[in-house]
Amino acid sequence: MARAESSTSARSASTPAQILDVAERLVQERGFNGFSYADIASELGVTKAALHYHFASKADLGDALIDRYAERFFAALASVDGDETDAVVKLRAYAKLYADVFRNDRMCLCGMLAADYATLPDPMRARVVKFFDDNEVWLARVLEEGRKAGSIRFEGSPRPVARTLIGGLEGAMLVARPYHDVKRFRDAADLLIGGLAVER
Amino acid sequence: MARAESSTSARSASTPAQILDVAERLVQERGFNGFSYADIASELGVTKAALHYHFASKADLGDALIDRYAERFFAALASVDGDETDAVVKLRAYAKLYADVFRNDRMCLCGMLAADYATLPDPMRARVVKFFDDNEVWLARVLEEGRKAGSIRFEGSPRPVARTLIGGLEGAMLVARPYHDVKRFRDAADLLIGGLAVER
DNA sequence: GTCTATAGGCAGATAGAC
DNA sequence: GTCTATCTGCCTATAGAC
Repeated sequence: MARAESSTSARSASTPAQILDVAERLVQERGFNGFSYADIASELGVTKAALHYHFASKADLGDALIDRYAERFFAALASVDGDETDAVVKLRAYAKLYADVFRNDRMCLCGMLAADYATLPDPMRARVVKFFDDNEVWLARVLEEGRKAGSIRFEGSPRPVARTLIGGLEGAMLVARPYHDVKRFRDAADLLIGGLAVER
Repeated sequence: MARAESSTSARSASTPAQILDVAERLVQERGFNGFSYADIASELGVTKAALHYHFASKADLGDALIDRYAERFFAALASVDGDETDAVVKLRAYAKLYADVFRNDRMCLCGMLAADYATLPDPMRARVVKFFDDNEVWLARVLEEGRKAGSIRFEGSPRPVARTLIGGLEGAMLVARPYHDVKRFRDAADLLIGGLAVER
């Protein structure tokens, strides 16, 4: 499938995409209040005014960041659903998505924005909440599938379990990041998921 | 024990303490990059210059914030050690410390600063890491006590379990805060600790 | 689409009077 | 200890040329 967004061939990514790439990394590393348009501009070798042409306000940029991040994240979850059948394997694949983010000293974008939540404009807040809600729905379904198949064991509704998993993984990233140690994250993920898997 | 820090009796808290109170709340709600000296000054009805007299730089203020928070936190843990003997009860008391923070829509101070970690001056970074290290030591000891007493069950070293608990509780606060729902936090805490308690 | 130039405001911080 | 006044620098954002 050929995409023709520019006249030049074999070119680099479009400017908006480049801006989003840099901004995404800055938010994940430093938080929404820890970077500026000047940071993005200097890194890309353009001026701040150029950024404002593509994203009029920082709030608009924030909206676009979450939208793209969520799109990619749930596309990855759809892939997991297509590739795997066992619920425990799906959960481990879910945790690996987080681990891949952590590997470059980044927080989950929405985990970071959850910390900044009190300072965010309303449209960004709504998107952050939706991200967690959608994660909860996906996890709750997988948990229920696993329970029916006999590979996962838990009591009551899958919802609180799903929420505990999300919080547990987000928190594992949060606390492990100062140590620059992937093993810290992976150990926590293994214990969280291992506690649900039926012993075989 | 009479404390005479001022000549007036029945007075309100000292200015430094008031500053720390307001700053602590602002950091826990908004993050270290989400508030300014002007915010504290207007809330206390003083000028920014007055704040700089007590805490020359924002970095100094940050150091003092963590020191006081850690002091109080580990004093509370010492109380738990004095009041309780059962390890599971101690763990639930530990989680309650977090729940009490969450009840006012606040993050744990050091959990919030872990999100801001990449932007913090070195002295603050060292203090944040020490806070988590000390938490891990306390939890690992309680976990080991519980295992010996037969009230707690887990495999291998208590260290990864302690880390998973810290991350799980910090993350539960992080993700539950946008929902303003203490039950979300408590459910997660119960599942995390309940997974370790030996069924009776 | 990207630039120069600039506006208008707020940040952290200091000097010196009281 | 707290104030007024001020500095310097950075922030988000806009106008208008190219």
